[in-house]
Amino acid sequence: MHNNLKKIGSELNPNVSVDCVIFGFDLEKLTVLVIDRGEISAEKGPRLALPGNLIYDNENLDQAASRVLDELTGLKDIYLEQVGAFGDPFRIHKESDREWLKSIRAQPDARVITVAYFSLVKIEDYLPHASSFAKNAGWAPVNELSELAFDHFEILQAAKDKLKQKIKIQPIGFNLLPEKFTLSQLHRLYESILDKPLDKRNFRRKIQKLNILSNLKEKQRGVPHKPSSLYEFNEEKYQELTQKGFDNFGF
Amino acid sequence: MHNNLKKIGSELNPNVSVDCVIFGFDLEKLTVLVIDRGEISAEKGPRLALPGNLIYDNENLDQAASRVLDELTGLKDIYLEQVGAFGDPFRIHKESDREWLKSIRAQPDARVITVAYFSLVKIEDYLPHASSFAKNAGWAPVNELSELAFDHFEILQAAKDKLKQKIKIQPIGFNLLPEKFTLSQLHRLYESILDKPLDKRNFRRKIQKLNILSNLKEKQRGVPHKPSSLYEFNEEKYQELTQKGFDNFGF
DNA sequence: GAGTCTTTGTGTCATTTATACACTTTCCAA
DNA sequence: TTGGAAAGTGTATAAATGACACAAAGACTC
Repeated sequence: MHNNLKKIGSELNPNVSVDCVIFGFDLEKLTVLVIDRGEISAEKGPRLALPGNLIYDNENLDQAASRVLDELTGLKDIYLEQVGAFGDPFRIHKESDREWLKSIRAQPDARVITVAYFSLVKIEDYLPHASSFAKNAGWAPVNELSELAFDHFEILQAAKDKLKQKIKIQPIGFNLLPEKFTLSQLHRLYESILDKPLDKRNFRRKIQKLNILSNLKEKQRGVPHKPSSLYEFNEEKYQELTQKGFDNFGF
Repeated sequence: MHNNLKKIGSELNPNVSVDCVIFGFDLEKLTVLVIDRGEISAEKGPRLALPGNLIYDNENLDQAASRVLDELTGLKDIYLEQVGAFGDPFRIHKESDREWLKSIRAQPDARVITVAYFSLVKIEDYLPHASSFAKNAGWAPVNELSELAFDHFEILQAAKDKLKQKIKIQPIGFNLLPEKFTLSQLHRLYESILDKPLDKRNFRRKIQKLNILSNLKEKQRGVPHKPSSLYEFNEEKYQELTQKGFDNFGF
C-alpha cells in the first residue's frame, strides 16, 4: 500500500521549530525557564530566549516539544499543551537574533514557522541537565520579564493567556506544586496565574468543594507562625471529575 | 541594519500550509464549507476536504488564511481565528490523498505542517467564487460529516471545540447570522454550536441581559405561525462590553 | 515564660445566577 | 372558522458568589 512513500529521514526540518514556555512556581511567583544567550555582539538585543529547536522530519509536533523539554530538563511525561503557531516572515530577522542563529543553525536565514507549547513542571524536579543550553537556563519570574529574543515575548503572552484560560476549566495547577502543599500555596498559585487577588475564604471554599484534595494528617514544621496542614492532590477524584466533565472552575 | 537579510521571495513554502474551517449557519444547522475532490482513483478515500493551501514565503499565517478564504469565497474582513498546528509526519500520506496531491502540488511527498484556522461567515454572503476549487465547494452540515481527507476530520473537531469554547466568552455567533435575525434563530445557532438543548426562556433572558441586541420594529412576514420580531446586533454595545471584558457568556 | 510576630483557619449574610417548567398569542392555510 | 405551528412570557427554588473580621498556633526574643 504505502510502497510509494518516500523514506522520511530523521533530518532537521529547516522550516519548522517548536518553542517551549516551561512554567514553574517557586511558591511565591509564577516563573518560566529561559535561556541566557550571553552578551550579544551586535547592538544589544534581549539576552533571554525561550528554549526551542527545529523539529526532526520523523517526529510530530508534540514529540518535538517533549524532546526539547527533555533535552533541557531531563523531565519526561510532563504536562504539555500546544499554544499555537507563530509565523511572521520576519520573526527571526532582528539583527541581534540573527547573530545568534548563525552560531547555532545551519541555515540561519531560512524562514521558520514555530509552534509554541506550554508545559507545567514542579520546580523541585528540575535539575539543570547536560544539554548544550541547559547550563545557561534558569527560572525567571514571569511578570518581571519585559522582553525576549525573537517573538518570544509575544509567545509568552499567548502562553500565559492560554494557561489562565485553561486553569479555569481544569485543575492543572497541581502540576506546578510539590506532592504535598498547603492551601495558601495553592491560593498564591491561582493568584499568580490569574493575576488578580482572590478572597482567601472564598477560594478555600471553592477549591474544597471540588473534592480533589486529601488533607494529610501532617503539618508544616519549622515555620515561624501557625503551621499549615498539608494537602495532596487526589488523582482518583480528578479522573472521576474529568470523566463527568466540568467546566466551572472559574474565579 | 538589515543589510544581511536575504531577500524573501514570494514563492510557495513547500513545508507549511493553512487549512480553513469555514463555518456557516443555514438557520437550522451549523455547516462547514468543504471541497469535493471528485472520484478518487486509488482505493476510495473520503471525497471531501477542507480548503487550504501552502503559504507564500512573504505572508504571515493569518494573511495566508485570509487569502485562502478570499480565493475560495471572495470574502474579505471575515472573522478568523487560529485553531492550532497539525504536524504528524504521515498526515498527508494516505494513498488516496497522495493521488490528489500529485495533481495539485509540485512536491507532493514533502512533509507539510498545517496551521488550521476557523472562520465564521454569513451563508448568504457566500457566492461560489472563481477559484480553482470553488466550483466544487459546498456547505455540509457539520454533524453529518464522519470523515474527511488527510487529518481534516481531526482539524474539524478541534475547530468545533474551539468555537464552542469561544462562544461562551464572546458573542461571535453574530458573524454567522444575517443582519436581521430572530431570537429563535440565535437560539438554534447556540444549540448547534454547543451541541445541546438550551431552555428557551432561560436563553432569551440571558441573551437579552447582555444588551447587545436592538429590537427592530419589524416582524417576520409570510411565516405560517406567529411572526417573530427581528433583531439586529448592536455593535456599540458590543464594543463597550469587550472593553470592560466579560467572560460569563456560558450556557 | 511573657509578649510579639506572622500566617492559618473559619462562618454568615445578602445578592446574583441557574434551573425547571406551561400556557396564551399570532399568523397562515385549509 | 378552525387547526397548526412557532413566538413570547413569569415565577419559584436552589445554588453560587462576594464581601467581610477575628481567634488560634507556633517560633522567636528578651
